[in-house]
Amino acid sequence: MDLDEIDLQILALLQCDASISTELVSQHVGVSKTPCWRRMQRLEKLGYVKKKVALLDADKLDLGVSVFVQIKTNRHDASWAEELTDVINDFPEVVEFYRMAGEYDYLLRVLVKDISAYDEFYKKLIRSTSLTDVTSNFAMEQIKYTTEVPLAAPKI
Amino acid sequence: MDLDEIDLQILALLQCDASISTELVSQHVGVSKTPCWRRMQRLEKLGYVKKKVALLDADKLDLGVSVFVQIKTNRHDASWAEELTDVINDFPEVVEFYRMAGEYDYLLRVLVKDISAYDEFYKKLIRSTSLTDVTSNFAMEQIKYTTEVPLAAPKI
DNA sequence: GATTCTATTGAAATATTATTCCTTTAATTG
DNA sequence: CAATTAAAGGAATAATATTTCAATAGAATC
Repeated sequence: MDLDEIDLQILALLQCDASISTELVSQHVGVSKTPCWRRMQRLEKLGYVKKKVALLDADKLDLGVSVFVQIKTNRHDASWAEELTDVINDFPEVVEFYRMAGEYDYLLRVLVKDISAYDEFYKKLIRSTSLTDVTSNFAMEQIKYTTEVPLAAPKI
Repeated sequence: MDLDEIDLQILALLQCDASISTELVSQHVGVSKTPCWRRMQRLEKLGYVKKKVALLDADKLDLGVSVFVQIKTNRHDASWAEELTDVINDFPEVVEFYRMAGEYDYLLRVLVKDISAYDEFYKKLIRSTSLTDVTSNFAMEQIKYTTEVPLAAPKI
């Protein structure tokens, strides 16, 4: 990891607010504009910053329901896994997708308007591929959601 | 929802790439710079755009392991819920936190370096508050992760 | 149906911020 | 200690965001 303390500080600032100006970043981290800007460029180039995005208010856009879907399968070959990945990537409702250790094989987070929209999704999903066991868990409330990764922050 | 088609297009662009210039956005959606800029301002002001952030590469930063933690409790009063929220909000490792319907009461996604880092977190957590039942599910691989909400996209 | 009023648009002007260029400083090695 | 290299900072330039204002379109009233 070829990052020094200043780089980490820059990353911490940017993952909190990507619209901050180079000048302000430079003041926070204690180097002048040009070297600060070069560091920011480098962090993007090396892929530490993957992208800059706007986070939308899902509730306001009537997408208030997260459903966690646990999936079991009896197909454990690579080609099936690839097929499933392709299927899932075609669903914009699926915002997270993990291969799990333990009890079940995959976990999805599906973001929908309401229960009936989830049912629509569910029917599309089981039509798209063959799954052994699908369990749906509904979230009533999103209490915390952050895209900030926990950088080893020496909070004094 | 006081948004027209153009607003939705703007939101779709920004949640994909927040560093796009106003000029490019205006060309995509077919209005000129100034009204496009005013729409963007309005979307922030009304809270449709909550914030703009940089998404970091968690793997490169050695934070490759997501753990989903299911929590059950026998305390179902409001004050305990509030206490739990406060406790959780103090853990930067917890990147998502939901109150669930059904089997278990809460679900966390915890982002850590490795299993031993998770164990550290786990010990801190159970020391911080009293929980009836805690089940940890490890993700082996993050196959999909997006912050983009599924805007009713008529993908033709 | 003409006319006024209002709200929205877009082109141009201005201000801010990003980016480049070049000199200076600091650090490292022979 | 001089020579070389790498990184830093200041000043100039380019790009972009923001404001201003004149022009247009739409709605409402007479």
